[in-house]
Amino acid sequence: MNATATRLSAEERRDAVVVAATIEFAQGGLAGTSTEAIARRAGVSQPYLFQLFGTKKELFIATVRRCFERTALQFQAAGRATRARSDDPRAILEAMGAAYGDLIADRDLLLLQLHAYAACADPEIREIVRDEYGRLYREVARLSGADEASLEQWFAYGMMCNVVTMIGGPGTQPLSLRAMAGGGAARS
Amino acid sequence: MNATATRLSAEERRDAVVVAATIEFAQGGLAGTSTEAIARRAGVSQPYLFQLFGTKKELFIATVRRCFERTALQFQAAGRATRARSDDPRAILEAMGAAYGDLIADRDLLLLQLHAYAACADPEIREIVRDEYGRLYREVARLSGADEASLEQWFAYGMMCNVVTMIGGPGTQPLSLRAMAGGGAARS
DNA sequence: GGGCTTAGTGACTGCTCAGTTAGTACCGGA
DNA sequence: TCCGGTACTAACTGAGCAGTCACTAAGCCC
Repeated sequence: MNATATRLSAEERRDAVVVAATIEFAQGGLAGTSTEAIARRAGVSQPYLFQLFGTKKELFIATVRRCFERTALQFQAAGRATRARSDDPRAILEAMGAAYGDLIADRDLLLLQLHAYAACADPEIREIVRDEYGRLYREVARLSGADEASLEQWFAYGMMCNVVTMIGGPGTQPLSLRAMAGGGAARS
Repeated sequence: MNATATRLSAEERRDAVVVAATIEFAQGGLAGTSTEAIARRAGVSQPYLFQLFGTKKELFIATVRRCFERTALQFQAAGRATRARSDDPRAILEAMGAAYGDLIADRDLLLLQLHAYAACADPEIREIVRDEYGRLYREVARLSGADEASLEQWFAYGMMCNVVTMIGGPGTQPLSLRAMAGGGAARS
């Protein structure tokens, strides 16, 4: 809020803005969030936001990208840690499932992801999301060494966890996230 | 467009507006859609929309409800048709999975669903969505007679189909929706 | 310390949009 | 045929918001 409390490099400032944008976009999505709210939270002026990102949509895209990136990093950490002990794809997937559970305990990250999917009516955003999702899929495949059927099931559970965690509460059974990869990789 | 081409009962008009709203909300979600666009598509004046629904959010909720209702009807039809031939939960889930594939070929329905989940940052909407989702779950359980593990897996695949169908295209493997219930109900 | 670069802002513009007001057209019944 | 209610609209308001412009100020190198 206070003017020029600290003077950062443009890159650092961009990061700070994206962090703020994650919180704000999580609430309202692309259309439902004002750049002013993001700027206020980031502690910069609203015009400067446009200097840093050009358009609101570009900022949204940068924010979504960071969301996927954080997820990939979390998976890498969990994957590598488990791999040191075991090469069993099941064990690795299970560990990454647990890591994902921790990740989406952060409601903002979860909501932003849901907003990203919903925003896929826009072709430009769809392309980004497809891209990032594909990259994440390949990363999980590489880290775990699991076969395609297992991966598919694992991602499917992840998607359900997203929704159930979000709508959550009583009425929907509390679905253990830890069981994500536990539910059998084999088909029948 | 033409004024008062046909004079409908308020109930009929509400239905017509919800149909139009499905298309418009699918594109932009709650915040990203103007009531004017919906009114124009429905062929009524924008103020009349407010007389019929009170607020934009109420209209959104009505639209989401109809989306879930359509899904339930589709499931009922598929479930009953299969049940006439077989009581095997697997066969019934498979038939309903195919029916769901047909349903989300309608991009608007799919997008609206995604927007509904994303809009769950709003407690009022979250409650509606949780409610409708729970009702759908119980309906599928009742119709199929499947055990909880199978149902969970079936819904998980459905959620993944939502996302993959939406972001679709090259890069993500084209995932057969027909296989939704085919992927084994048993754990391991 | 002078001149160039880069971070950052205040004030504004033009537009969009949710919601309101005050009414008009139409219909079914007595 | 007048009447009361219901469907429906034109015109408007007030607020919010994306994006712009003209500007200030803080390093940085010579």
